[in-house]
Amino acid sequence: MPQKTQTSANRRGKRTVLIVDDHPIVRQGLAQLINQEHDLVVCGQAEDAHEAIQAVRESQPDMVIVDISLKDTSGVELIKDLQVQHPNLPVLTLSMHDEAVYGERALRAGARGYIMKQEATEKVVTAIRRVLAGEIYVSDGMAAKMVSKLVGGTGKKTGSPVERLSDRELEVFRMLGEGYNTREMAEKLHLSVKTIETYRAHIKDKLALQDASELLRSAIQWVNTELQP
Amino acid sequence: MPQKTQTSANRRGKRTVLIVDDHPIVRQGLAQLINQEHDLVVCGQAEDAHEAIQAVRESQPDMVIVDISLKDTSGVELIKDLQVQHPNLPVLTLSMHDEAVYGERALRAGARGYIMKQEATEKVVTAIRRVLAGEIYVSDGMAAKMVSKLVGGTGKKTGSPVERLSDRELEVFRMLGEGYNTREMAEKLHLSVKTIETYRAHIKDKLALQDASELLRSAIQWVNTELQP
DNA sequence: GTCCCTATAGGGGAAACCCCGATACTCGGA
DNA sequence: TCCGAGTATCGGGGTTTCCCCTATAGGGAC
Repeated sequence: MPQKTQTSANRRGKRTVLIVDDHPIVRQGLAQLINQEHDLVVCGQAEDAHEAIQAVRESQPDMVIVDISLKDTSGVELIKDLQVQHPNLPVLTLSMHDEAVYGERALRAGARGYIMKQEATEKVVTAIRRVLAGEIYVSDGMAAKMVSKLVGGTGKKTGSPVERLSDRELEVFRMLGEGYNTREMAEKLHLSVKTIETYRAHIKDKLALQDASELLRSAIQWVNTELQP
Repeated sequence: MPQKTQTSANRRGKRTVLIVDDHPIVRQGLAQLINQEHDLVVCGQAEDAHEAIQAVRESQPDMVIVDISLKDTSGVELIKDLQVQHPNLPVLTLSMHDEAVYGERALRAGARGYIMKQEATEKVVTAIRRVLAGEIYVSDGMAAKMVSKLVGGTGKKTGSPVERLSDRELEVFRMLGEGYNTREMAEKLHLSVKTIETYRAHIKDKLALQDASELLRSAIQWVNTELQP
């Protein structure tokens, strides 16, 4: 059951925030952090996606803070749902996971910001204000990464950057995700190991990936999402 | 740097608690929860193992609350260290991970309790009191599981072969799945690259994996299933 | 014709991987 | 009590992979 932690009498002129997190302790810490700001107030809490949808309807918050890993639906799904039902409601994603894994997904789903629980509390408040002001908040590192990804895409947005791979490159990418290593791919495709290495390098460039393990993770993830879209 | 959140003037007759967690928000929530109890007070906070050791020495707490997943060393290693240096200092493990994976390891390392962040705040307070009273606190489900394990003995192979990994090995396995490479893990754990390589070899043996890429895939998959069970 | 993309491949150094072995410490059984 | 098994920690040295640079040849684009 969504709880009201503040009566409307307290909200005079304050911006209202709804907290969605399945850890009571985190909710408590966040609530205290927000309520001690003079112009912010927590108008409700929820611990899963269902409660969250309900709480948004009831308390009409100015923004929502959503944890990525919830119990029932994932936070990403919740963000998508909220986006459909309340397109103008800004969402800040709060997560303990590395932004590299979920950051882009969260933003793609419609979130207006992503911040990790490891961050200092002041940064969390900053993120909240930025999102309330209609801006986007991400860490500097993540912003740089997304920019370079866009630049690499030559401005044209063709959906997933995977589509920019050539046929051979895509083939190598898929086999990577299916678990083949370089030598196995070379044999299977009757090519030199060196050629496969070149393809890997091109894929890394086009997808703006750092090193081999990031490439492999990306490939595995892509293969998995391709199987069940 | 460990912070003192209460002066000793406030501690009159109160039991003191040290909080070790790398998430500022969680520390804040936990501290508030504890400080609003009439007979408990937070005497310090730390965000990694090194700070924790130092803070224990300085603030001499009556008990410590340790998060399992810290930045440098894992919480399990910290618990072992604390156990050696302060055998009578009770430790409560607080974790977002399922108790099935880390609960037994934490207790084996010397913790006197294990509670998940998903639990209601009242349960957290209960756990703190139980541990302070010299008792052991685990969830009912975990208690039942451990009893049946004792009674059932070696009857059946319980769960995945991942449970056969040692603490260090599991740590490396998890970090592998989270995308760290060998060098990064060595730095993060303050170990030699060679040691990490040995752990990888042991993991490969225990899980009967062929080569490095199979190991990496397996680790990625395990981490993903841990996140969304 | 020149430029860019793609497919193919090599050289060479750095890093990772992998099979050995080694030391030290703990803990449970013979 | 000693011994072996398991764990934690590291090194040597050979093999493989990674990664940056370069290169050739064909096909479109302008």
